[in-house]
Amino acid sequence: MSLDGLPHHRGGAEALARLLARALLAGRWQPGDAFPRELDLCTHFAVSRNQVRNALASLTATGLIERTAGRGSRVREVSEWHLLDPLISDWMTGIESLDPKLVREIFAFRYSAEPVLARLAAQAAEEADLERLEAAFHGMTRTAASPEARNQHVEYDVAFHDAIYRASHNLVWRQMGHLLRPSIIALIQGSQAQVHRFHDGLDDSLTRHGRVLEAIRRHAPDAAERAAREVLRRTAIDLGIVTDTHPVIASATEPES
Amino acid sequence: MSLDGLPHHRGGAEALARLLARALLAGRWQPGDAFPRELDLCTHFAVSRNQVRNALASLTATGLIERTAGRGSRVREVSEWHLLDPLISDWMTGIESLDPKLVREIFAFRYSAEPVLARLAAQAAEEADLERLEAAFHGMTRTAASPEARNQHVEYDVAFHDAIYRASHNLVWRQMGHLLRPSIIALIQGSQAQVHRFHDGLDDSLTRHGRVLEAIRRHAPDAAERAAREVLRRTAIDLGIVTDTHPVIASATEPES
DNA sequence: GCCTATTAAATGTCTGACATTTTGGCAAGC
DNA sequence: GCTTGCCAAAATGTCAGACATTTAATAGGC
Repeated sequence: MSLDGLPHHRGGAEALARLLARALLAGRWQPGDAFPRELDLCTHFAVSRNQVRNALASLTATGLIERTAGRGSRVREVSEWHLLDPLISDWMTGIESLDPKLVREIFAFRYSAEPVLARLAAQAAEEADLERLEAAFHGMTRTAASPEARNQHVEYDVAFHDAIYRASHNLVWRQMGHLLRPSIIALIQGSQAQVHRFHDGLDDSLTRHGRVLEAIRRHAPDAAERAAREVLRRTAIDLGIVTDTHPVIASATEPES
Repeated sequence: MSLDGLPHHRGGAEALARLLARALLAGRWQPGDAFPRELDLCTHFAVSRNQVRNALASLTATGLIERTAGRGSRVREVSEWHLLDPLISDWMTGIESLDPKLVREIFAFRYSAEPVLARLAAQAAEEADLERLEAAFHGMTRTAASPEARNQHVEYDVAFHDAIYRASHNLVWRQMGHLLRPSIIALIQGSQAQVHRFHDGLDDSLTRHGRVLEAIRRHAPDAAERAAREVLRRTAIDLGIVTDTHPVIASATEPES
């Protein structure tokens, strides 16, 4: 596989790794293909072998490629990629068209996890957490009216969810929030792409977010859990995953013995 | 901070990284402390600067340390560690003295997440999942009697939890299960280190696991959620995080308005 | 035809020198 | 006395070249 078409780059090994990684994520090479040799990369990008080796080390660390002495470098199967690795999350930022199947998977995770997370936040939130939440919510209400401030609105929305992850005061949950951040951005952008949200849906979304904030401020775990589930239900509607009348996500009904 | 007490090592940069990482995870240095310089590491371990640099590159990639030209290397805050990185998961395997603070954090996550996970598993489990669960549970009961089969018992216990993660049939949860696997091993080993477990605690643990399996087989989400919480309560007791009479983990009681 | 020794190619490793960044000290000047 | 500027020391970052090791292919001998 040649290197034709790849742009030149500025900066050190990190920039080179990012460039190559995005080419891989975009499908420039297929799994199993041979990856260019070190020396070819050196000449093509006009960098030292050290830079190339550092960049390739990042690619192997994230499971994108596999290197063996004497044989060369090969692209690994997609299932082997460490999709939750912070490096990959970073490289993914700015990629718009996510796989719909992936969207459903990630949303299903959030739908099961974030209500519990909101419960934790209601139990553990401190003053600084409440301030972050309120700042984000205030920003959301401010930018809700004007459709031209859509990007800002998304940012505040993401900040709101991130603040909940942080308010849990648990290391692992915070990591999850960090790792899922790009996916959450994609989900929110996808949900806002629906036109009908800008007529009546946005107000509804705002009130549901507000109820979460209020429950966390009151330190009411049960209420926070319910409110968070309502927020995600709204998102599901906007994403087209469920309709108001026909929920696809399994409900709480249960066939006890 | 000196290097006294650290064992020598065999093998390449990976082994050195593992050694240093385990020392970090065990709390040998505090966040903010200065990490030994490259040349000191070279002389102490009698390896080339290349090996040291490769090892330190892994430590920075996982967020354990932070390096700046001219200033040296410093230990980062625990909240900055990429606890879900496969490398860290790998380094955690077989570690005996995990930082107690870290144990609490990971356990707190599992205590909040796995009940919901069990609920998902009860909804989505298929035949293959049930077979995995039953095989693991059967192995646990078989190896429970003889204390010399402790390692096998741990393996079956881990397999049981892993099977639950898989049964959720969600991509993100499965990745979580894979990443948390070493931590779960460490937690289980830690819980079994308590002597009293081998008198009456082990039977109790077995019955609680059995209730989870039964609920999942009946596709009863609520029961599965309750049963999973009971399993973790047992683990908490064995870990010494809570006592039977004085739970430290926040309960479900709630001061609604 | 099969096994083996050789060779070529690619990644891995070592070494020494040099570059860059940070920090602290020291001294001149206001 | 305080600031400013410069220089030197220390630590990490980078480079270039040679060499080692692994892998795969290939030619040769039986």
